[in-house]
Amino acid sequence: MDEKPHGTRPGMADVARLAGVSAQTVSRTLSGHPNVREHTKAKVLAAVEELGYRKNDAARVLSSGRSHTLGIVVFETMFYSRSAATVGVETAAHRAGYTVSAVTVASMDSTAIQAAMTRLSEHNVEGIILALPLVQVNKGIEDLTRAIPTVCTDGSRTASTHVVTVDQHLAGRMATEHLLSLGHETVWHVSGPESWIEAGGRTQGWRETLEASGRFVPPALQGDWSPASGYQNGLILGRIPDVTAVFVASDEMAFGVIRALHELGKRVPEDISVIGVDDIPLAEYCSPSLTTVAQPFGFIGERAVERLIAAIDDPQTPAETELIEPTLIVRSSTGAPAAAS
Amino acid sequence: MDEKPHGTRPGMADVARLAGVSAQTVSRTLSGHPNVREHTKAKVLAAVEELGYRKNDAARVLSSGRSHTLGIVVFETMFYSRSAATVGVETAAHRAGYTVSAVTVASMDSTAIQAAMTRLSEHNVEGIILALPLVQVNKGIEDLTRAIPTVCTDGSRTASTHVVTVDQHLAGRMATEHLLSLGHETVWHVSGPESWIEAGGRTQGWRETLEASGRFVPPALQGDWSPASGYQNGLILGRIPDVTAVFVASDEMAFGVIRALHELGKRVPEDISVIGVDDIPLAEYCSPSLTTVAQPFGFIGERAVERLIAAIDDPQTPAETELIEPTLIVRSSTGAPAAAS
DNA sequence: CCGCCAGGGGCGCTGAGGATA
DNA sequence: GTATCCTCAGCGCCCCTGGCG
Repeated sequence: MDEKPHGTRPGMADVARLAGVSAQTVSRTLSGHPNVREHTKAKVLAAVEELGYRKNDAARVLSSGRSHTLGIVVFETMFYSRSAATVGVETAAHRAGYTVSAVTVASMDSTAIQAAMTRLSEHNVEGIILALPLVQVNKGIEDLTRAIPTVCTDGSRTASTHVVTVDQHLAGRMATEHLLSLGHETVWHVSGPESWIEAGGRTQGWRETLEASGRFVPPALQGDWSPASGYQNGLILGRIPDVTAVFVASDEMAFGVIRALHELGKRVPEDISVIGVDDIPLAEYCSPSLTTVAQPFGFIGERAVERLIAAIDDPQTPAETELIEPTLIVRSSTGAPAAAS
Repeated sequence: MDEKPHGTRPGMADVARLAGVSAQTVSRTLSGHPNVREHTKAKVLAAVEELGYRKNDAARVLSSGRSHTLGIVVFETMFYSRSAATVGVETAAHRAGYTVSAVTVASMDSTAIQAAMTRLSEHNVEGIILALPLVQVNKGIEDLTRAIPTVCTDGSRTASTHVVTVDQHLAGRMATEHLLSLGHETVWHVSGPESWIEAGGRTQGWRETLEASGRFVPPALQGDWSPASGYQNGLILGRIPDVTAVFVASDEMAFGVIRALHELGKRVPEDISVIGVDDIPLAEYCSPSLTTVAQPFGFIGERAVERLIAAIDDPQTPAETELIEPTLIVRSSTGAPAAAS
């Protein structure tokens, strides 16, 4: 009469009963503890198999106090960098025995970010990766970063967040120097949204490089990372006679720019050179193939996870900023300017 | 002396004590239950605020038996369709009050998929979305799909999985008919990996359309979704004099094909027309802009989640297959063939 | 009698100590 | 003493019952 109702998921007690051991022993064999005889282990495993037992994470987390889960907050966008970052984090975390739980945020104001972090903390994550810029930090976020180890993969930070990020300033410099070294008088720029610290870094690197070599610094145009916004800005740039080189803050916008230039009858790179940032998979295969500053997304994810786990293991770990160097990849969208008329 | 150790997260009991009510009352106000006086509610909320209390999901799940979490299994790839599908599911789930937990799988054999589903079930997900083809189904997967409502967004299925998928057969037909209607004698094809049911459907739609109108059916070339594989196949196609139209199973491969054709001195669409599938963000902005068969990823995610939740609410819901129609988007990579020599 | 709240029991698992060889 | 196993007491929360106005 004390039949389990149909469809109920078997628990550890059921396994224990079938194997003729205590629940504790089942727990130990399942978590690879020592001090369990081979024979016993076999019996337990057989019972698990027969019952189709699957462990209950909620119970495990509640009881042990550890979730072995990392949280990641990403900005809702379909663009390459988003998924690249997530994938990098996921594989690194998985390798370290952690699961990652992602929450997407639709806007970047502090309330939304705080809500996302709270959700993650309710899920008992042991650490959080912020894959977006922390534009404004409110008290709630401040508290959360104090309570839970946090690493940011954008330049921004609070007092207690660790940072692992690409040196965007350097990226801007590399792109600009590449163009200058090709013989261009100056370099124009299409930036990302100003709320992104990443975008700001690139713009700054570009401007300072230009200033350092005494060139004219053109006004920066601004896009929103989308190909469409690149296209719009390309329509403007293509109408300015002086323009011979453009540094675009992302590959996707760069293709938009190129497209607009084509429509205006400008050739790339013969008339105008264009360089992007990211090195998306298509960068090599669109026409012309795109010269770009590659960001090592996988490596960033890896380092971010490593740092986060270190901070989890020892909360005293001091919060530092780690800068990763990007790589220039020269393809065929950049070249020397046409001989002056 | 019975001080809480520093750094310990406050529990509901702490809140209750501070507010001078029982833990039960805290629970009720927090889950929006009726039968709590305004005044009491306010006291509780104040205490929550002061303590920085965040609810503990593990405990809630364990105790209530409900996790309000959906699981999704995706194939590890950086390509567009992957993230598009995930985003669609995430937003739809979120709107319905569910969280989604994703697990990435590196290979598509049944063992890997079973492992992924098991992990999800250990996380107590209430339903699972399989965003990959179920090539081979073993007993473990069979059991899991029986125990947990499952919907597949690829054509494949077990006896108890629901299916929401794009009509790939139709996609293949639409692409082929478009090319034929432009006046091409026949259409060549670069397919996806044969293990993907999606790829198979497109290929089949292409072949049958050709057969139906009595055209020559060229041998299908095969890629692996990557731009590089498209490029390789393009290098082959561009050397075959007869080729005037190519149906490529994904946009990313299509750009690879176009690139190769350019290198071989062929113009697109003047010499050869190329059509892709997916409608990635860049399709409109690369040169030439790509004619393609768009897949409504967002809508798929939405429908998949709806169906899944219906199945969770009523496990008796019969498993059906829902086919979603793709859309032809004509841009500038396809055109009429050059007048016969 | 109904609206509001407190208390006990238990979800499935693990950590600590004791018992048995 | 050492290897193996078991009993016991919670983890933080929600459901149920019942008492108080």
